[in-house]
Amino acid sequence: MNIADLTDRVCAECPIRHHAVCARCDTDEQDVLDGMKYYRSYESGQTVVWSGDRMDFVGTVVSGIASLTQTMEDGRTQMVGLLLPGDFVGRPGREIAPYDVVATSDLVMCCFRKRPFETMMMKTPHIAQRLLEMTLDELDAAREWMLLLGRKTAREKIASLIVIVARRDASLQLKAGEGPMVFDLPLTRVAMADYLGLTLETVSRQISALKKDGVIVLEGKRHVTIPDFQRLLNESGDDADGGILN
Amino acid sequence: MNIADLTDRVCAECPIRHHAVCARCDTDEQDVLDGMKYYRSYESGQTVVWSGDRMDFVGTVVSGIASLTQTMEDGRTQMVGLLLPGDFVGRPGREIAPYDVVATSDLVMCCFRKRPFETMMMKTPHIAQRLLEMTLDELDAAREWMLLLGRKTAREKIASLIVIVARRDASLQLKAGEGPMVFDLPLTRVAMADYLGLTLETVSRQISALKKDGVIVLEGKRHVTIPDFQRLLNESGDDADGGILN
DNA sequence: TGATCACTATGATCGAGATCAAGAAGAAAC
DNA sequence: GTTTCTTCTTGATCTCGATCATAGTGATCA
Repeated sequence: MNIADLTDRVCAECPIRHHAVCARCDTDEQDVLDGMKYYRSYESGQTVVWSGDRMDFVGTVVSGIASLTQTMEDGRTQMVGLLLPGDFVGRPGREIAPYDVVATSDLVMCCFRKRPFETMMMKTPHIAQRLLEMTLDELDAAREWMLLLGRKTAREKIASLIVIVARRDASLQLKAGEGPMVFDLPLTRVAMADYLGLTLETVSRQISALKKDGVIVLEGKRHVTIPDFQRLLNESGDDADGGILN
Repeated sequence: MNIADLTDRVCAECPIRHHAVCARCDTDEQDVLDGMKYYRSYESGQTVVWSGDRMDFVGTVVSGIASLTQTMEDGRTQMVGLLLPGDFVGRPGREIAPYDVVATSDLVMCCFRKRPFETMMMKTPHIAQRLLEMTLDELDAAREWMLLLGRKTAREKIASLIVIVARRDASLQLKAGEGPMVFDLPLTRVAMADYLGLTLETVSRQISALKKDGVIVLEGKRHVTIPDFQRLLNESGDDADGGILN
């Protein structure tokens, strides 16, 4: 799927239609949004928004991956969010962006100018409701990440990240069948380090260790096979039975 | 102010009326909530909600402090949220509590049964709007905490925590006047350690170090004086000019 | 066909914070 | 006043992950 395919699309054909902030909208509401939206594309590595800058639009990731990053004056950086297709960027009511938003892969976003979107949101409870739901989910994810950052070992951190990527990939693939899980890591070692609160050397070493111990199988630098998902889960330090909350 | 003072109160006299989830409600809406609400009191140390249990109510902290805590099987624990007066507990639409909620001091909460509150929320955009706003603020706080947990040194972590407590205390006191800031730490050393992703020994050592260096003045174990707030801010690793986002 | 560059792996060493171990300081109990 | 908790402090030592250093890999480009 290339960008041209995405950027002339109507909402009805949008791949993330049912996961995004517009998921609850009825057809009338959808039509209004359809007329307001516009697409923006970014290349891998490009900065979408700079921390501290005015942000005059909000938007949804349509394809690709973006990351939210905080940086200290001396250069220490911490990724504080990973934005996948369907995720929302921007905060209604806020003028200034609090984090850098960076395209971690080639990225397409469906955008709205901020003011019109805010007005629309006031008149459309479906949007506000869905945004609340999504924000609560993000808050849960952030809190799970706090446990990881505060208390997990380097090995557990890596295992946890691989679990998350594997789960996400499995949820996109229709075949929920058995057999080993196979996917690509969407992040460089540096990005993983920034996400996990580690250095890239430690990330590299722990990935090598998990590989040596047979927890994961690596082809090249990115392509991963999980022969035994339960084994990986145990390494992640999370509850063995990944109890689903709801 | 004792509990009896609080638990027979009408909303109009509520101390957190303008900061809580009901802040945007007009008088009619407020009257409905007034009829639905009931108070619960907890002693310091009591668990309000156990992770994994059903949660059949939602509520707002009226007075005291509560904490959200995650625990791993082997006992490692990480605090993932600090709930101050005005903060909301519980997630509309969710049955099972994802974290332990523990009263860190004596605590009074203003509660609603979950179902009626959810129904009310659907009919009252003011509540949903305010809840969205509060959730977005919490998400920002969580992300700032991720930077702390992932990248800050022990000394910076302690300084950051003291900054937060000092700011909160200053915002409650009317006198915005100059002079040294004086307040009590609302957390034990263990609770600080759980919040900061440290051990209690490291917390104790770093507090002693900040004291020795004159960054803080300690009377007893809890009572703190900040002779030079800017100095403390520098120690926290945050931007020297605490630029306000909005 | 190298040359260059971005990314990754791995070895050697260091150091911040964890862990283990006493003991001190209050506060409550008797 | 002594005992008994709980909470906190401080010292000694150890360890995991950071830091410093070097080299390998593979893609792109001239």
